[in-house]
Amino acid sequence: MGKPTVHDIAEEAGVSLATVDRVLNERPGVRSMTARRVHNAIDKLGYVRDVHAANLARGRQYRFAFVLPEGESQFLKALRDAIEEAGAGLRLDRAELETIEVPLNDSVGMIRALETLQAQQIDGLAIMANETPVVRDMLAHMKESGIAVVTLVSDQPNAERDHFVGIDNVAAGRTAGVLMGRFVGGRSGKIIVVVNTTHARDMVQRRLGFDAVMREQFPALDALPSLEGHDQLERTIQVIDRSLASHDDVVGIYCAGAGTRGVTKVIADHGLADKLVVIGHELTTHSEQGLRDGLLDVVITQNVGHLVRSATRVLRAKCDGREIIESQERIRIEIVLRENLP
Amino acid sequence: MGKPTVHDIAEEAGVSLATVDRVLNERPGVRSMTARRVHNAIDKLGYVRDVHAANLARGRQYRFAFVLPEGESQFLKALRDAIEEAGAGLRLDRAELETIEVPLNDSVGMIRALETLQAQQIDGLAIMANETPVVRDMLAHMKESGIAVVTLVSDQPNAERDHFVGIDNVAAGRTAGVLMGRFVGGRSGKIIVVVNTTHARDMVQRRLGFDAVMREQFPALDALPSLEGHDQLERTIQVIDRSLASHDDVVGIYCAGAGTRGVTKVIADHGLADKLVVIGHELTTHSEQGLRDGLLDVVITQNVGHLVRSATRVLRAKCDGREIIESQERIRIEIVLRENLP
DNA sequence: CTGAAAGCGCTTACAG
DNA sequence: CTGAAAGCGCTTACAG
Repeated sequence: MGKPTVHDIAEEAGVSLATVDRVLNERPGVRSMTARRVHNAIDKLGYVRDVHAANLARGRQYRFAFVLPEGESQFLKALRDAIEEAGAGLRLDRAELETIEVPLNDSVGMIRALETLQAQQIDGLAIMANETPVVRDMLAHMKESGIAVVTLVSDQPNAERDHFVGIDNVAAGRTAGVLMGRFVGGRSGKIIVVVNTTHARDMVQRRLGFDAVMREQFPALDALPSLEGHDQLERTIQVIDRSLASHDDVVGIYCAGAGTRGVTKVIADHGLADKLVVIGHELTTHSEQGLRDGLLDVVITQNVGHLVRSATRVLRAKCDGREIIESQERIRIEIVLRENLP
Repeated sequence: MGKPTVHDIAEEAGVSLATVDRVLNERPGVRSMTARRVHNAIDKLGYVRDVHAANLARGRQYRFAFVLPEGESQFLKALRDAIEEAGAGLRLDRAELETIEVPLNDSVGMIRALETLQAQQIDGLAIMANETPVVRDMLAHMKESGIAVVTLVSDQPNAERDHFVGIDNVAAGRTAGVLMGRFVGGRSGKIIVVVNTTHARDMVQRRLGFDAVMREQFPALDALPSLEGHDQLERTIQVIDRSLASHDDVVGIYCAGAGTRGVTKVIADHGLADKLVVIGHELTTHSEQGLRDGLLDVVITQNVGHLVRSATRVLRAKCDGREIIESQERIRIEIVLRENLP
């Protein structure tokens, strides 16, 4: 006999298909004695349900929304593209992905966006946003109304999300730190640290990890206070230029968030490629070119395709009440040099 | 209207379901005029077939075999585990994975194994083996009999495989080279290079890439001729010990293949962890521990889970006559430090 | 609380 | 060369 089906269960338990189905999907209206018989049959035959057939039968269509910050950063662009690409591939898998962009720190916009999604009765939400009470409360609401929720890229540990899809940013900062220390190669001096804003949770964590490694392993290096670029090219360039001017012993630059374009511009303009070790985050067409041109030495990154696929896998599992395979959903901290560019 | 189905196509083309199906699956017995009408309908309605429904209907069961070299290396073990794990997950996806182990360089065993698989009419084969005329010819035979074939980990560029699933080993060697040069930090000296055998294609390529980088970027470093460990712990330790004894300016060890256990043993026994830069390949429980203990500085790796899933995805696509998404099937060269261990 | 029947989107003998 | 009908494994109204 092949794999057992609902028919086999029904026969074994001496009930009808409908009853088997009710038990399988935990729908009410089954006497506990009957349910017990069905469960026994399931255990005895080792039944596992064919999800595809189930979805086919119920005409199930999963609707997942991705809420992202508005912005022209290359990473966000790549993420949006990945969502679109995954969406195209998933249409046949009965999942429909939608992307909504909300301006950074626009609470009203965020509330409106999430309320709309809730009204639309989406099945799952993947959200990348700064941690605020508004977001926290809204997520609790969404969860209550039965929507699966995962946080993306930047976690909200205090919100009732089902799962976080992204890297451990403290570890990412540590990784950057070790590579910085090693690549600097025994010299002593200062490290310029650039972030877009010191308020974002992931930035804070990366800085934390970076500093810890500097302290523990490379006391000869001195990581300067974070410079804020605020996602603006000119501003980023300006703050770095100023910092370079006031320190004559800078040996490296760590760009912990968006702002890589500003950094590479400075490096190129001042011909510093061979003098400084430069480490950035997120592999994009731009940072990839930076690696090729030698303007960047290392890029620490997380694969946007994996992020999106993991998010949809997790959301789908939550919708189906299935367990996720933790090991498969762990997003890797990837290290990219010119030599191992994909 | 939702997505068009075979019913819509049948109606639009004015034919029966059976005819639509014949056209869809390119089965014979349809007048070209009729086929043309069906194709027009497909184009007009933008039909794309529901693979899951199709598989359900035909009770399709994909049978894929993985042929691997026999051996107790941690990497092979991890790979076997990954196959088993993927197999369990895929049972519901109507794919069945089987692993066959053939002793290295046992041509007769290889022929027998492949002939058996061919007789069993498997749907697809993923093979990891050294490049030999025997293998090349057998793969041609298998392909001819309609079996999809991918090479795994170590390519056979001259065989008629459908696809290679694995990393670019020249690039992997280059990556190791750059990290070695950078981590050594300006010192000059010799690098010990360990391989299991100089005959395997992937070893040759890694060595090639490593040497190229040494030559181009780190002229102060001198990579010694490859030591062969032949997958034997004692032997590996012996050759490294001997090499260390005869060179007093060794600054690093590059283990390009199996043999990491021997290398870490030597490092630990002689207390060389802080003196030498040690780079190995393939993340396993052992090399992971080596990283944690500081006995290894870097591990270059390819994710075995990705390898197996990519192989099955590609085989399935080939069986269905579908195109693969190249970008999704590219296996990354991963760099692992203690800090970004998964 | 339980079951018989129809249907999801596709394929497969079988008949003509 | 073409079509009507049954079936893959599951779910869903509808009846009882």
